[in-house]
Amino acid sequence: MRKILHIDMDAFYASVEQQDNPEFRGKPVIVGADPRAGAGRGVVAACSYEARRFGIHSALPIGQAWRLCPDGIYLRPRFSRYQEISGQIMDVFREYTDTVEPLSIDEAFLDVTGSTTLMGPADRIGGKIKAEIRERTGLTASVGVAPNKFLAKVASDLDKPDGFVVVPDDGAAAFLAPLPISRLWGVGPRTESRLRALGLETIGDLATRGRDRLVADLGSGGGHLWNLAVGIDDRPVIANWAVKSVSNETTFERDTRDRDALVSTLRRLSDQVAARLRKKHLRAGTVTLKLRYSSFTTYTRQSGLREPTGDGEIIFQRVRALFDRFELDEPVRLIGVGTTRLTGADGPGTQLGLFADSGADSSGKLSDAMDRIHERFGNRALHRASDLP
DNA sequence: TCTGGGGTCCTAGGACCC
DNA sequence: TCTGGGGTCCTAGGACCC
Repeated sequence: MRKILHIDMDAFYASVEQQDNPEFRGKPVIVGADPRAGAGRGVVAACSYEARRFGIHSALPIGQAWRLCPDGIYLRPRFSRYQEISGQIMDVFREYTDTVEPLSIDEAFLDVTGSTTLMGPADRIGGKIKAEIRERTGLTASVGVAPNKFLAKVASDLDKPDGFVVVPDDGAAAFLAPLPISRLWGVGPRTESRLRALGLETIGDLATRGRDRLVADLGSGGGHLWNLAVGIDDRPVIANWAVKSVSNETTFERDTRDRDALVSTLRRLSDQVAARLRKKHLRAGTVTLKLRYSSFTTYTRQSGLREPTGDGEIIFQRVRALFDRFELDEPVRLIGVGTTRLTGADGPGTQLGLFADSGADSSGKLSDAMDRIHERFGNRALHRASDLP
């Protein structure tokens, strides 16, 4: 039987802010978009448990949060600080096993099956990790210990904050049966209402319905869901996932049909994406434009490159050509630049300048220079002239 | 009171190849 | 004049997660 840990930081961004600013402790802290006295655009990224008592939760529109708690402490996220703390936490994990799979900035799966002979039982390892995180960062984490990933994830979530839940090797069915179907990984609002329409409310109901009927109800995904419902999950903990896409997008303060403004935003986003690709030593084979109108109707258009690139100018030219095909019969709310079909920068197809795409060579030097300047002086140090007001 | 930004995975139709 | 079957890749959209 495997021993899997899921470790999840409690109200991560808000807790970091309370740790760094003692005057915020014990108060409702809301990290996210600027509320602009209720007129702000955007959502809550994270909030303290004090804020949750007002009915605030992550993904809530920031204007609604403002109405629920106008006296709260509203903060813009400081991602680089959160990234720094995240690094400290991941370092703790790696002291107990090499098999660490980060799921996001503040949570990870650990396979400690091989660690137990040297370090003691899995639940004791979980306890030590919690204590170590608290000592190094002052923050609390919630831990789930179980024979597989799904059970460990559900367990860590059950007793938040500062939780610690162990699922015994033979206790999966009893543990899961009373929980609502929304706890199942992959069951969001859509699937939940489909399942409710079938009269299925708890994970136990799903297990009882049986695999075959669930596949008939939901298609092939139903088989996977039934497995989870009875506590079967063979997915391994994978330490080094390859990145599959890199993208940047932005929502405007006010919707706009100003093509020049949109194009210069596309240029900025293209440069951002390209810089991130280069930092990861990747090149992109496909470029995607994303466009969302005022009505929230969203379109994507993609275009394959003849040769993978990490050059902002090449990405921009492609994305601009895609953009030119849109009539803009509505104001635009959001615009984004994405890249996929990623390969290593030294991988096949990147070295030969045989095609027109590979104007990369000369502007590649410009990219390198920009990277070095951003590295030394920060991202605001250098802009393309076309981005200036 | 509208609904961020970063991702992953799945589906389905069409092109294209053998 | 009619028109297979399987595989793979590309594209667009959607569900879901943190």
